[in-house]
Amino acid sequence: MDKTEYKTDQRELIIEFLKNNTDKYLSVDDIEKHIFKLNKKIGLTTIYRFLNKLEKENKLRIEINNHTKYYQYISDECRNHFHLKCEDCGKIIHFECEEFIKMIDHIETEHKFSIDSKFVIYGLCLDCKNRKGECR
Amino acid sequence: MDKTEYKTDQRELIIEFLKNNTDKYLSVDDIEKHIFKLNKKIGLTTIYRFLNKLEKENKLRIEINNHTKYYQYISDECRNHFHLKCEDCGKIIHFECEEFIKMIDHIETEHKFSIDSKFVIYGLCLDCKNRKGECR
DNA sequence: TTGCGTGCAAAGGTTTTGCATGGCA
DNA sequence: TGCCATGCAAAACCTTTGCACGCAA
Repeated sequence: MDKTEYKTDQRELIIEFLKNNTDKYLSVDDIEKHIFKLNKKIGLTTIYRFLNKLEKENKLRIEINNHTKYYQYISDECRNHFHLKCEDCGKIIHFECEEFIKMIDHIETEHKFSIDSKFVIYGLCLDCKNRKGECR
Repeated sequence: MDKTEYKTDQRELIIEFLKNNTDKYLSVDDIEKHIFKLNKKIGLTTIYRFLNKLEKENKLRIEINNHTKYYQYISDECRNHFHLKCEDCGKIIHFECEEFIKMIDHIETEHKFSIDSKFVIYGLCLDCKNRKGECR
């Protein structure tokens, strides 16, 4: 049986900020600073603990850069499509695609592996690919 | 113009260990301990610096867990096929697949995005999926 | 001889833990 | 009232940096 959960101002502030930024990856620092701008203050510990809780509940995508973790809330709509992320500019492309679903099914039936569509796929967007091409 | 590179015992030891374990993710600690078992010793700094160098050269896959980085050498053969990793047991499945290549081409031409096939795709292998199913 | 590589010690920065207090239900 | 949540300070942790020395070419 799950523990009962309390609704607190701190958690509401954090969740609201996360939900308004489902296209970005946010650090704990970003969250703290944003809340500070609202003339409020939340202890870092609280932010860390709440994010860890959301992570366990599978509600966050996480990326790590230079030892710092960045969090992205997985919105409900995003559970029904896929995501590409440009390694260069960081842009995230949301897309629906029959081919992709077919491929996932194929891998499931033929290769006996269930792809977790929560995960982002990395590569280069057109702009960045062109830009990189020029430098060579 | 690239810097000239020196060949040193330390680097040879590290590279050898990495190349013998292209199916695992190794931490700096793993590397240090392994070398210690060979009755040799390499400073942690050296290991970190060399791994960072390899990372910049795009020769490693990296994963982070509980604040520690895990490294996997990308062997030459692995550049020609794809990788699935089970989120649960950690097993890596190497596979070649026409469907997958078709999908990559489709995403490149239709969605204007070049997937970086270096990246591993996450999900659940058959065993772990079955095991999880039982628990529900 | 040149300048890249190594390794120690110290610093750096993020995340976690302990513990007392606060506050939701 | 019971128990989850908060927040401060301190600890823990891995990784990086500074600097002098070692060593490959």
